[in-house]
Amino acid sequence: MEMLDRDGLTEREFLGDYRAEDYERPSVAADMVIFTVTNTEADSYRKLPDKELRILLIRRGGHPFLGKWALPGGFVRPGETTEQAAARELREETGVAEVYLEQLYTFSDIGRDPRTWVMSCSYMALINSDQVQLKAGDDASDAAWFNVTYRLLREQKEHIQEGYVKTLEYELTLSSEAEKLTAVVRRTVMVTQTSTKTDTSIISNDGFAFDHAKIISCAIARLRGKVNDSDIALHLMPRLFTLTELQQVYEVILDKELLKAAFRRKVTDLVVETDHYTENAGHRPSRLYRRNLQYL
Amino acid sequence: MEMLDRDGLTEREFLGDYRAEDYERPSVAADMVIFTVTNTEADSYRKLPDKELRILLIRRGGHPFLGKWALPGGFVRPGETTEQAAARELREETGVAEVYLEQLYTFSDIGRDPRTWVMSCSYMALINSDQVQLKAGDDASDAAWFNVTYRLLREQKEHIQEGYVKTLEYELTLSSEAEKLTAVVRRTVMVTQTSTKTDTSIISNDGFAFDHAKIISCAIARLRGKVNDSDIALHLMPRLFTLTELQQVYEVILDKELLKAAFRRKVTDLVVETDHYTENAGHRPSRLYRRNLQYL
DNA sequence: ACAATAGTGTCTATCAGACAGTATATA
DNA sequence: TATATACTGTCTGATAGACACTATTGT
Repeated sequence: MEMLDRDGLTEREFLGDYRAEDYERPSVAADMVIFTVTNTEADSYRKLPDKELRILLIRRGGHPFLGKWALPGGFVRPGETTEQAAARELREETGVAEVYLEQLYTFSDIGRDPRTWVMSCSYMALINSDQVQLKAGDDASDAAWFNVTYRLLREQKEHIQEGYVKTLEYELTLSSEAEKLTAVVRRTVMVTQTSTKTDTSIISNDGFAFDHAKIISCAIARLRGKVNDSDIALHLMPRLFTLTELQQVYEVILDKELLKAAFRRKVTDLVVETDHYTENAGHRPSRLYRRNLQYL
Repeated sequence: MEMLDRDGLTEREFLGDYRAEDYERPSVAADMVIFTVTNTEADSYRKLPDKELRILLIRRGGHPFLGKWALPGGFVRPGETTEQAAARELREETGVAEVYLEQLYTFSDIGRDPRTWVMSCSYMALINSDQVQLKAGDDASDAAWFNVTYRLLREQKEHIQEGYVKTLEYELTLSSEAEKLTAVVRRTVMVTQTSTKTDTSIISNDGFAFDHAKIISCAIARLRGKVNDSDIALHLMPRLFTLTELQQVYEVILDKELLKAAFRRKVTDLVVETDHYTENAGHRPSRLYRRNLQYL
């Protein structure tokens, strides 16, 4: 009992006749915001090193945006999912396979790629410094880790008919040893009685390729949003870590200082204590913890 | 000072030479999970009506999945964003323009559409019963509102080398006056020391076209997740509503009973009281509230 | 001894869960 | 007056913020 459509075709017949080329199609790229945390140099033998949140960028070697910095990524190929494409790019760029990978958002603004119609399905990856093999930045100068800063610059609220428009402007700064990129991203939230519309646009852009400043700001927002109610930050930690290190990672993600006692209470369920301690630190040793896999 | 690439081309020359047709491209569809809340019939003149969470589905009039029920949606056209495509579909199907619209996830599993390579960029829309003009379901029987149930059926945890695999199976049931669709969606979370991978797959599917059962379950999960820490549910309310009605909407979304006193404390900042009251209810009148736009 | 960090105890304010109690229009 | 809902008060336990206090190593 085959079902027939309006033209009297079975599904098999219909699929045989189907011509995919009749419709214009976009290219779809998978772009990745790869986060990691690294230590800075310690000032003295006693002081602990600070943590920095870093993102991997690749310098464009061809048009468009020649010389600008772009997220690792590439076109999704036939026969693979966007996630597989993202994982493939990640492996190619960093040599890392086992990581936390999360789809962020699909960007499809017209003209975001001057070549042709390209959408970007963006992903966020969290890797710990143990895993990174410095594959980026050693063989060529076309890839580099950038230190991230993301701060609210301006906040504005305008009242309109039956609602209001709120405008938030964030400054995104990425700095490597050699370069410093800056962009300002404006998030506009229009609230009316029945709808809430959010629009994100790049106000200024110094050094980023495509709309990648927007994608990065989306990733940071997601990371900040999830840090407090998941164990996501633990993917940025090495196998063994101190609670102070974990707190530093939270602080560098949230760009905010946290109280030690409260922080320790909060994360007790996310970690498991080990019998190992730090050594030769110039002060009291610290117990080492590992991620509690039983969480949730 | 034009920059030249490896082939000595300026950006203008490069773009002129760029041949988009060299690469195979996917089609991209924008599919929408449109939620609304409706009243059921009241048992007696005294009793308040119950609330039901509903989703709009469209019966497939052609191959593939002829006769099955699909989410409203369609291919993204050149010159429009996925969001514009979603908004266009929403307008076409329901006549509604001003609504809450949120991108959910981009599904790209191979073979999810038997015709050709198609990704689905999915959106969630929340509209209130005031806005719905019954445009769906009146002119033809090809669109209908389905009552939603989404319940955890089975939960399993398996311990593996350096981690565990957690399996959650949810039963999704959509019922209209005429039909009842059921699917079981399995969410597998694999947790290891360095990674957390989540996979969602359809275990059984009775009546849904494509992978739309998966998209719907993603939408419900998102809705449930956001209800408690945003004013998102207020987009499902008419202009004026009672706090009991709002509570019913929370309850039907979360599939859980809530305590009245605690609920009222929780939502006080999300609403503004008016001087209007319900009338002829067969019992004490209730104060009517409206959404507090100043929230956040 | 001292610098620097490790780690704990506890007070307080806030908030959700729980439940009982009072209030009020309409058939 | 009975019914069903509207709405409030308050006890409790859990939790976050705040801050002070003790503990311990390496030089």
